[in-house]
Amino acid sequence: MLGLSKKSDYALLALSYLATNGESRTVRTREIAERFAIPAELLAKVMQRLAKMGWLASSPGPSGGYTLAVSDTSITVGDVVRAVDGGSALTQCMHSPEGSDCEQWANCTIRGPLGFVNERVQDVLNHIPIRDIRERATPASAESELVSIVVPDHSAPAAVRAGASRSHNEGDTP
Amino acid sequence: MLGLSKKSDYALLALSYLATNGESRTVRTREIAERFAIPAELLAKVMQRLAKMGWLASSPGPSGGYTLAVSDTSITVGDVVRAVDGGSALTQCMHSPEGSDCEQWANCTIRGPLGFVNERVQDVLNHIPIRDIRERATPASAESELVSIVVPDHSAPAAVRAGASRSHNEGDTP
DNA sequence: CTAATGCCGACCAATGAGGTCGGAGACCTG
DNA sequence: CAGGTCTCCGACCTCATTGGTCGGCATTAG
Repeated sequence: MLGLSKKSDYALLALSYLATNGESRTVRTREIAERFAIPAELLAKVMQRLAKMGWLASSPGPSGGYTLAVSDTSITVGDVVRAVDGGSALTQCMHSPEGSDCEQWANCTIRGPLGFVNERVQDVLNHIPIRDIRERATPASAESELVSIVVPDHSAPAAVRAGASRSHNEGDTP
Repeated sequence: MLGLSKKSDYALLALSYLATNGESRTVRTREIAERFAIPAELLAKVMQRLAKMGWLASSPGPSGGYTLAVSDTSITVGDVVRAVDGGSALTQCMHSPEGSDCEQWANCTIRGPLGFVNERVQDVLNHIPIRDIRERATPASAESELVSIVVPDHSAPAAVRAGASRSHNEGDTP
């Protein structure tokens, strides 16, 4: 289907919400859930994983909640999707180093041609920091702000960005 | 999960195979299936849809098979995914004009911020023609191969070699 | 005619996504 | 100090979508 999963959606939503409305206060999961009308329990699970990643600081008890623990420019939607959805490679066997779990590595003719497509998509996702995902009423035509990526216009499919800069910033909390 | 479905994979594989090895001969489904070690029946189903899209010409009977009916630069992986996978919008309610079928339109906060991410991904996919998906033996660092597309017979200076100059001029195949 | 191919529909199975439940620790109140 | 309540936490469950299969029919070359 080629789409972000609900979990990724919620994670992105929550992170951007924290980046915007959670300046220096703890935000409860339920607040976010009600704000976006999404199931609170599922969001809770997502929040846990984000906290485990070191991106959120959690504090239990009443008046507890979550706080953004990192800069909103230091993590990208690629990071989030990868963390929440568990590996966002197009074909699963893409991330393993030598095909350790995929013994079809030799026969896997798919790896080559489709890996190229994968890299393009990953590239885009790795270049959108969560800061760029702000709540916006206007759905389209907001191109002006967030041109951090280099996608050309609609009819000239030239060189999307030759470098394929795989910037896996796998490091965690700064 | 953010990945192409198997069907899309197979479609892309088959199309690129036809673009490369099917110059002016009919290629049987089984040939492609065996080449890539994928289930023939499923590939057959995919091929039928591609044919119905007008991208493949089919001929039944012995010595029958498929032929690429369009230029390999005229369809993109976005087109293919959209056709085979059936609508590749992140959230389904994205394409409807005013949320006619999705009555959550008001609450749908996903539409705004996440639609932006969607558009970026779509953009990338819409800018990769199937010509760019060639079979490559070397998994990484095969950038140099990609350029082999339009290399003019003038002995190009060595400066041309690397990177990014993926030009899609080229008109149409008769 | 026969065989090989595409064509079409229905059918089955399993993976994984989406959603839910009961617990453990920490703040607040009396 | 003790109980209650609110929060996070982790395991569990269900079910829809996807991947895959099967059988039968139409068509055409030899």
